[in-house]
Amino acid sequence: MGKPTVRDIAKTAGVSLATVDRVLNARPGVRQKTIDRVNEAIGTLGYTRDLSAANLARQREYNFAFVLPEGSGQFVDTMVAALQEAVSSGQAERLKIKRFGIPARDPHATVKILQRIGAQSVDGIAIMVPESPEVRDALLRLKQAGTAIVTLVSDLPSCGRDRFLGIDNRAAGRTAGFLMGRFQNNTDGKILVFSNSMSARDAIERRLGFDEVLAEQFPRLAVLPSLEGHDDSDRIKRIIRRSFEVNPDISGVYSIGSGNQALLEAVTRFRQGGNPVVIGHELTPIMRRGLLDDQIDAVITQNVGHLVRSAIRVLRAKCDTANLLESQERIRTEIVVRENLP
Amino acid sequence: MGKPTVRDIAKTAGVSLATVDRVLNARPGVRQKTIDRVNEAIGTLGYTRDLSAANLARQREYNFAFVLPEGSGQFVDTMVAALQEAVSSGQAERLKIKRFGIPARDPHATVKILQRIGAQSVDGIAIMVPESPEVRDALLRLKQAGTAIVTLVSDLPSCGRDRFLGIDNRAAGRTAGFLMGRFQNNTDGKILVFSNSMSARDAIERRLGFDEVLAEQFPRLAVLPSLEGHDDSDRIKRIIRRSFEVNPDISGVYSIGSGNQALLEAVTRFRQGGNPVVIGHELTPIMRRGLLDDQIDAVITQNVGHLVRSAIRVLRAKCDTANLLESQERIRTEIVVRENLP
DNA sequence: GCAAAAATGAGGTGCGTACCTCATTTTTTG
DNA sequence: CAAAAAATGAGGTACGCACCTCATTTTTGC
Repeated sequence: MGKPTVRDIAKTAGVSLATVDRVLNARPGVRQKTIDRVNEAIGTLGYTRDLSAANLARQREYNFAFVLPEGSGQFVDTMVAALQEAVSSGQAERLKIKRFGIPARDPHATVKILQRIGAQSVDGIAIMVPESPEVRDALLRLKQAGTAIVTLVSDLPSCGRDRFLGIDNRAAGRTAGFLMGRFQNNTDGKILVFSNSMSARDAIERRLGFDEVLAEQFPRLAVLPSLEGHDDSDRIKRIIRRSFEVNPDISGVYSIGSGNQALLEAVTRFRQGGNPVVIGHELTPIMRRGLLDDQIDAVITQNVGHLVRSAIRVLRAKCDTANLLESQERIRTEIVVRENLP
Repeated sequence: MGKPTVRDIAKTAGVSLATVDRVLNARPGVRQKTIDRVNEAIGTLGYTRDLSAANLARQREYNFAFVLPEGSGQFVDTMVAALQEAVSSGQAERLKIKRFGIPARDPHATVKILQRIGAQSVDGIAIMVPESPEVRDALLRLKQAGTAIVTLVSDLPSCGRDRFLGIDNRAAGRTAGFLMGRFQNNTDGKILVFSNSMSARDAIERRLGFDEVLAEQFPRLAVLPSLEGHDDSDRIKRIIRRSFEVNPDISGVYSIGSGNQALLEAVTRFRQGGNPVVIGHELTPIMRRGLLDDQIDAVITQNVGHLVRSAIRVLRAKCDTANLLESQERIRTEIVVRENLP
């Protein structure tokens, strides 16, 4: 005998198909006693709804929205590419995904877009956005209306999201710190920290982890105060140059945000024979080039393809109230060096 | 209008449903001219078969066999665990997976099991096995009979497999070598290489990559000839001890095969303050402990959960002659240190 | 105990596809 | 050109489930 079907449940529970259907789909008009009887039958038979048959019958369409910052560098671009790949490859059965770009650092515009999304019948939202109270409230409202929500890359606390998908940024910072220490054995030196992060939260957590590890395990390395780039190439080059002039004993550079061309160029000018050690985040094309050209020593990253697919799986599971394979949805903190470049 | 269905094809091609069906399922009795017409309609409409409806109608059951070595250490155990997790989590719709254990280093027994598998109606095989001509031939026969085949972890050349799933072992060796070099800056030293690998091919490729990188980038490190463990704890401890006595300037230990308790214990005895640097492969429980307890510095590994799920996806796609998302099936060479332990 | 209300049963339809049969049309062949 | 062979059409059933209607039974409240 194959998998039990609704018919088997009906027989075992001694009720009709209609009643089984009422129980399964939480329709009204069934006595508690009967509900229990049906559920018992489900339990003993080990029935599981055939999801593909159910979706077929239901003409199910999942409407998901991906809300991502706009024009904020290569990292988001790679996410968009991964999203398109996932959609176009036909992996996405019965799936309609719309992408919404939000201007960086504009909570108000974000809220507007979320309201527009709420007006349409969207089943799930994957969102990557800096935290702000307005956005949090807008998401809470959407959640209340029954929309599934996952936050990407950078978490939004207490917005009611079903799940956060991304790496543990403190662990990522610790990993960066660990490599920074190990790549320069037992030497004294100063570490230049450069931050150009979209979201304050990420940067803070990474910095925290980085400092922790250096303090614990590599006390001979001193971490300088963060330099802020503010997306201004000239400014970046200038402040990096000044920092190297003031601190000739810089032995490491840590880029907290995602890859940045100007930073890389500026630092490369001062780098000789692998010194200072350069470590950054997110394997964007720039960073990839940097690894290949020996301008960077290591990149701490997350697999954006995995991230996007995971978001889709999680949202879908939430809509179906199905359960998912937890271990598949954990986003790993990956270390990429020249030799294991994917 | 939603996705086009067979009905739409019939209408546009000006044929009946039956003919569309004949073309779609490659049944005989259709003129080439008609076939072309139908295919053209499929092309212009952008029709794609609804896989879940098709599987429902067909009462499709995928019968897959996983052939894994038996009693050969924790690495295989973690694979088995991942397999069970994937199966039991219900991810595996319409999927029947049988696991076959093969005695290590016994091609004859392996062939017998493959023949047994061939006798049953198995749609796909995922196999992890050392290479040997007998096994290769047995697989070729199965392939000829229409079975989908993927090789896991260690590839089997020219056995007709549809795909190899696992890391590039040369790249893995290079990565190990790179870290070995970077973790001991500019010091002279000897590297002890320990091999306990199930499959000769893996070990050779890793060793090759390891040596390459050390020769290219870290000429001050000298690599000693491989020591062979042969799964004998006492022997392992003895030869490790002797090696350290003969070479007091060992500054690194590279374990080519998957984790090994005896090796770790033997080496730990000679390790002080992170010296010698210890690097190994495969994140088994032993290696995890080793990282946490500061007995190991880095582990080069592959995600076995991903490996198993990927194998299932690939086999399924082959059976359906569906296409899959290539980037999802690439197994990455991961670096795990204490701080990014998953 | 009787009417109203609630619960349940019986049965149908459709989702998109696979697979089957049998009648009818078209093409091929001697 | 007729007979045989090949191609095509028409139509049905099934898969497992969702969703619907309407009749029938059971329970509840007074």
